[in-house]
Amino acid sequence: MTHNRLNYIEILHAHGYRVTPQRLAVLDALCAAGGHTTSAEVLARARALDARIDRSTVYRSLDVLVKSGLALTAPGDNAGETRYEIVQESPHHHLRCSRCGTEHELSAASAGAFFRQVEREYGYRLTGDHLVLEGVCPECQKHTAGH
Amino acid sequence: MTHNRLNYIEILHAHGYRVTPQRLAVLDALCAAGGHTTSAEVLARARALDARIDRSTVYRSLDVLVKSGLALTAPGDNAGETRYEIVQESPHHHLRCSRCGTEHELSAASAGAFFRQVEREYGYRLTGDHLVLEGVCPECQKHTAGH
DNA sequence: TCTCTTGCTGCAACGAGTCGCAGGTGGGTG
DNA sequence: CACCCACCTGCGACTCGTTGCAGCAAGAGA
Repeated sequence: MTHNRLNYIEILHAHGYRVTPQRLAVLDALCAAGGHTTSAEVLARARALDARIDRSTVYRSLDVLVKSGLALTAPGDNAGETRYEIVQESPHHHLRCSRCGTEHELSAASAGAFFRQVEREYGYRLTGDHLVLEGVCPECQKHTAGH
Repeated sequence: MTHNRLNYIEILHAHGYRVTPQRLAVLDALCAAGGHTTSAEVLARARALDARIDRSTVYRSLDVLVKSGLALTAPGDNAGETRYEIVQESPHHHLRCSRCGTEHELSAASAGAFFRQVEREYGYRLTGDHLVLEGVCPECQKHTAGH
């Protein structure tokens, strides 16, 4: 387990949320998974920790974690699927390979210049701080060089 | 109606798809909506044109249009919702305001430099050609300047 | 125009995610 | 430590999107 539970408890309290065994189970499940995880996997892991936990509770808990800033959401492979990720120290985005499914981190610095330019040009203040770019990774490009 | 139906029919044939009343209804629904539309709205508009059309047929038709290159998909507001858009002449991305829901087009040129930099830096070949950035539009920033 | 084949449609059933409700529980107060 | 209330949980029902299947129709060929 890489997270400091006390810290999370304080954060939940600070946002006016109660700390319940179910929420801790979801939190542990999310941490244990590491990186991007589907809600289905979170559900399975949470059930392993507490067999009686309900689907709807897991979804609501994930929502609470996101609202508290403890977790991030990102669109999944099959449009219509949400993935979750425990927050980390350094903000970052993701590159996902559409062939092999591998994910690579993309430093926020790389996107920063682009974001600032868009904000300047269009007057928007960008809040979507978790971008997922789709593409083909270097490895897969090698394997299908013929195409 | 802004689309040239004959053109669409040829494109569907060229991709080996049949042209059916249901598919034309979905196509008309998508064109009538203009811009990004939720699948729920496409379904409603298609039903207005053909009351007997089935949900599954609408989803399958949208899939056919996307595979034919006649429509584009983009992630929706609530992660886990797909939005559809009829293709246009000039490729572009979108800025969406998380407060009022308004959408603005973002020229592909703006993102081009960022995409090329990421490709150079990480070796990826980016294929996700339809980006949606979340933020707060200038209007909404004015109205909530106090916050 | 008629026939025939293949792909399309509507239906029904299913899984994922959401919501309203009644009862349970966290945690603040005395 | 006990009480109490607001929030949370589990349950059940619902919606949205997907899939398998049997029958139908687009459109190619004669």
